[in-house]
Amino acid sequence: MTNRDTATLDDVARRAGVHPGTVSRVLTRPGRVNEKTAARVQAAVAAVGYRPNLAARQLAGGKTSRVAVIVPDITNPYFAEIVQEVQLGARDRSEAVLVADSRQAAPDELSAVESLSPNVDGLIVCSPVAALAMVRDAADGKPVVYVNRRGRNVAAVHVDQGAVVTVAVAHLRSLGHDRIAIVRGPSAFWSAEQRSRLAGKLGVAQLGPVSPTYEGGLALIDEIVDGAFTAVATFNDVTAFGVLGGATARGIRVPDELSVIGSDNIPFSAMTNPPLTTVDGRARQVGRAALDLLGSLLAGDSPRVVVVDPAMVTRSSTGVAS
Amino acid sequence: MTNRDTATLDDVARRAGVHPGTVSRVLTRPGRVNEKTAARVQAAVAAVGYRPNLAARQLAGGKTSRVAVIVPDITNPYFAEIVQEVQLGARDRSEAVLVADSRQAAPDELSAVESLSPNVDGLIVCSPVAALAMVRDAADGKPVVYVNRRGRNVAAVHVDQGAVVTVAVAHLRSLGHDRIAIVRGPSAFWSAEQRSRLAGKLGVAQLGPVSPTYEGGLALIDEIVDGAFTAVATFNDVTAFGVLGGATARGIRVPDELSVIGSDNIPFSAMTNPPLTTVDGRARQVGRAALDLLGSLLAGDSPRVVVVDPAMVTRSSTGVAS
DNA sequence: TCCGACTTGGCAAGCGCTTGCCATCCTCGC
DNA sequence: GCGAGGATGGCAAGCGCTTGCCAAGTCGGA
Repeated sequence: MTNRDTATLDDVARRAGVHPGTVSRVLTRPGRVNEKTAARVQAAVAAVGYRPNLAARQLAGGKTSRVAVIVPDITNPYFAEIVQEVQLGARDRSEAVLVADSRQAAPDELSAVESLSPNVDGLIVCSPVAALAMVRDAADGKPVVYVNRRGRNVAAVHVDQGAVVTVAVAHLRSLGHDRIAIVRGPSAFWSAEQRSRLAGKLGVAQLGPVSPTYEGGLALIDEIVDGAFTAVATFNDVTAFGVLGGATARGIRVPDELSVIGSDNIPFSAMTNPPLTTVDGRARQVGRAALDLLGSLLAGDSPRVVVVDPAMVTRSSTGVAS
Repeated sequence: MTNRDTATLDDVARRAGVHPGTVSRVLTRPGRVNEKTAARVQAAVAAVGYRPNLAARQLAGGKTSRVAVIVPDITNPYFAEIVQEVQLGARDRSEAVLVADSRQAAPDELSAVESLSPNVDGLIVCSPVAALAMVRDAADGKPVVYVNRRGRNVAAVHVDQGAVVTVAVAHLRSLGHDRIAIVRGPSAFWSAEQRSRLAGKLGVAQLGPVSPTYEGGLALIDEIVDGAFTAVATFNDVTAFGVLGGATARGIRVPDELSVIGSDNIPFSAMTNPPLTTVDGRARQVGRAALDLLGSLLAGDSPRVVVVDPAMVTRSSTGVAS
């Protein structure tokens, strides 16, 4: 019922006729050991089915072979896809991933970072709302990559938020709309602020801010009607679903009377009625990039920021202006 | 840039004027140490901000303070909610959660269990498709609780699959439907088999099996039309979305001409057009129960199975038979 | 042929914690 | 007042691995 006895370094060493230290080197220092010896060791490893004990490895060397991902809401498929992608990538480097859901609360975010950081090699924190300096402190020296948030001298990967707005507005204008509104997200979100700034520059009306939920979108319909907008771009897909719901409730036909664009392109956005036109937030690409970036940080590179381009996904919730 | 020096047991011991072993006992063996001494130690712990080193703890004692959750698809909100709930509960016991996405493939499932098990105290595996015996072997002695799957002499928590069918069919019949079909899920799923069995008993027609995806549902519409069914209960909500989409494409009005019931009650099911009537799969309750069950296993209890009751959620995709 | 420089692998000291084993000390019951 | 037995806390042996240090071996050039 207890653990089947696991082979240790010593077992391998004995079998290969070398010192345990040598086995360790073969496994963690490519090139440090003579090729023939290494081969013999590898054979022994395979023969006894050796699997390193991570706890011992961490204790002795500090490496954990684990990364943490902090998300504001794992229930949101956008973040779920990021996690999934990170997990896939981590598997390839035989690392495990710890996840924590901060429920969008700064304190939870910080406590998650703080409690996880000692037990991982690095962290990926998505859409943080806590001050970056606090997150850094909580990480206690462990490398952190931020997703969809940037700051001075930190590693980050984010979607080009300006482009999200640009692309959506361009799409709408090409359809002949000129009464366009964009919906602001919570001002605690970096992405929301970025978009808002660009919307200002573009001279587009702004609604909200509202919480980025179905209810948030639902509540928007009055503002939309009052403002006589013919097109609206929401903060994310779920909010767009709310707008769609509100429109249906009011008997407003989409896209005939109102065009709506979401953001993120979660899988469900293709399943609504009508299917949602949206701006793809490239969750998988973002997730992958974040893991890669973390890897480079771990390898000693200095913080970098990678920007990924969003993409229009035209479906049926937008149409020519009436 | 490296770790801020962390207080160790020895620091605490020195400060409290006791032996490190004593500190360890205070922290892990309630009652084993004299109350006054314990208080002094606790004070020292607080004073130096001691945080146990999990790696050392695991190495010496075997406890990891970590649990693993294996899901077939984290992108599916049903599983995301389970994970979220497990994570919340784990946080309260100051445990961390490792997640792996098996992409519904038995080999991935097994390799996830195998690679994670040495580094966790126990595992929760959701909707496993691999043989239970193989999972048990891969777990290498670590306790496992299965979600939505049961087997002989294993701990499990699952929704009463029979009730899912019963409840859906009853709802439909009460609406006057008698041309009812239920959609079979992949036969690798225990839940699918259970439902199918009950559908047989109830004398309800069965469609499929189809993959539990949007496309799967979409493809079903022909069968539905051909069979002249007036109501259909799908394997899960996403499949129902597909049916809804197919109906829309064919100009079939829901619920006027066709009633559809989903299963799971993922948040998005309330956001469709029309909002989906569905059978709530109690994701949060299941997640919580799974963690509790794992806890009791860890405490030495023997495997138990907890069954949770599904619940009808009536929205607008079902209506009286035409 | 000899020497210096580089390779290679052994050695052992820990990493921070848990726990079995003991030596004390205290508490009762008689 | 005394001995038994429980309560308490010290002690030290590891858990399995990494890594700095060093000795021995290897090789090529002068």
